Amino acid sequence: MLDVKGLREDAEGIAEKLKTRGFDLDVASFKRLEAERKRLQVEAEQLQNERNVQSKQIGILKAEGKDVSAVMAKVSTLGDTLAQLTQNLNTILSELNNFYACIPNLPHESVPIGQSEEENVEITRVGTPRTFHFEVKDHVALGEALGQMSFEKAAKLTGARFVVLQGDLARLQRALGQFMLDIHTKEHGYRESYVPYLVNDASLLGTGQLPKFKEDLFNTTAGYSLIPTAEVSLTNLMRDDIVAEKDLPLQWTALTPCFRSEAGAYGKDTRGMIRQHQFEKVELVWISHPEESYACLEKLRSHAETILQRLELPYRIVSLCTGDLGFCAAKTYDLEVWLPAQNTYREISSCSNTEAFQARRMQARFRNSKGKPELVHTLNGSGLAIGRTLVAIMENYQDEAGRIHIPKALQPYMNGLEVIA
RNA sequence: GGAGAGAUGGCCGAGUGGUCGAAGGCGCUCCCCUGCUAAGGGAGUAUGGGGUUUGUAGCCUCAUCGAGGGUUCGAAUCCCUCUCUCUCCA
Repeated sequence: MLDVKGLREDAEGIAEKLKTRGFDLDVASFKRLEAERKRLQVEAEQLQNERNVQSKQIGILKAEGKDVSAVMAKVSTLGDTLAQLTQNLNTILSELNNFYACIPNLPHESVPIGQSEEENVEITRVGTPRTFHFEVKDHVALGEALGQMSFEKAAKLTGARFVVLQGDLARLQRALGQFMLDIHTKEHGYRESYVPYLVNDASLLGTGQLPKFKEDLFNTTAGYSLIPTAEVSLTNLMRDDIVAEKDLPLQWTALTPCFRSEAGAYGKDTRGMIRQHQFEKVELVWISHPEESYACLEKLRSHAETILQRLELPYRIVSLCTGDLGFCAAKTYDLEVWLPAQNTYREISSCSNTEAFQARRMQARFRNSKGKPELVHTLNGSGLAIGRTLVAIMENYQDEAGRIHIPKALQPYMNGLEVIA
């Protein structure tokens, strides 16, 4: 959520900035709602004040044993007017709240202006894609030939966009999770966390999945939703909390499955493990001091990069342009790994600073040097998406015989195994 | 699944219809005294919103005692629903 006061002061200016990310702020209806809100709220509060004062008076008179019928008669008429007013006010307030909840974050000034993915800016490339002297196979062909990956079996169990891994590939997926968690907890200072995979609506509202992106979630009959990312569980740990300034920044990581309905992705990446309804991910979350958050974003990004470097996977870093930013993000770096079979770089991590956008929704704060609560900044990034890392390893480390060589750094996690065959 | 108890400010804990946003204690901050790894005295110490304002200052004001409804001139206190915690039974 944006700062409401800022919006009231300069709706036009904010609308202009939002336009760069393709969002049309309805300034006219906002101003209309806001004027109405102000009128009703002032009036309602005046009446409440009147009622409070008179009621207190009744208490005092009664204590003195005096007659109160005159005052009571006077106050009792207030009730109806007040009820009508507050009802109108509540209608306006919930309209306004919904309005606020649907406005995306403002892009940071360093974010390149652009309309779509096409205009994202490549920052750097790391590593050189290997040249193959044979025709490369994609991970589906490789995995099925090994008899360790089956989309057919998964379709039987559930449906499309699921996978079954068995044998060494299943182990590889598990190894990747351990490998990533070990690096982040031992070398990067993250606190390992185990969190619920089902969350309530308040949490989803906090991190911005609701109210706008309900259709991307899997809901349950219990009223909870499956997390689309551990960002939801981890970041909401801070909801309605106030921490000491000296405790910032907080760094949390968790390995969880993620569940996404991929509602808007019909026909996209239908083959293979790139876009699944269920996948594993190691998530990295920072709770930072507002003044530090952009420095933290650089660290967060470098932590995700470390994984790719240790696995010796070629990748590039992209700064998302305004038009491609996620709803909550003020700035986002995507890490894209090289996939030889697709002959392109594909997203494997997305690192974002949401500034105070989520914190404001969640009332996540720290006590500043003046002793006043102040909103923290929240950041999140994948470190990394495990399914896609598995794909990247399979495709980049394949040999002519269709075997998968295990990256050096990962071999200890595979019980010394060097090749999957 | 059944029966019961509970949810109050950073923490503990009073408060069962009226000047209660809430006693007291602990903790914390500041000041005084003391001059020494201690003690004593005093003051302060919730959060969110709105109005006013050049102002994140001040002033005025509304809301909040698990959440949401209700009764009442007036609710932490009474009623209903829900959530969570604990105890006992199965």
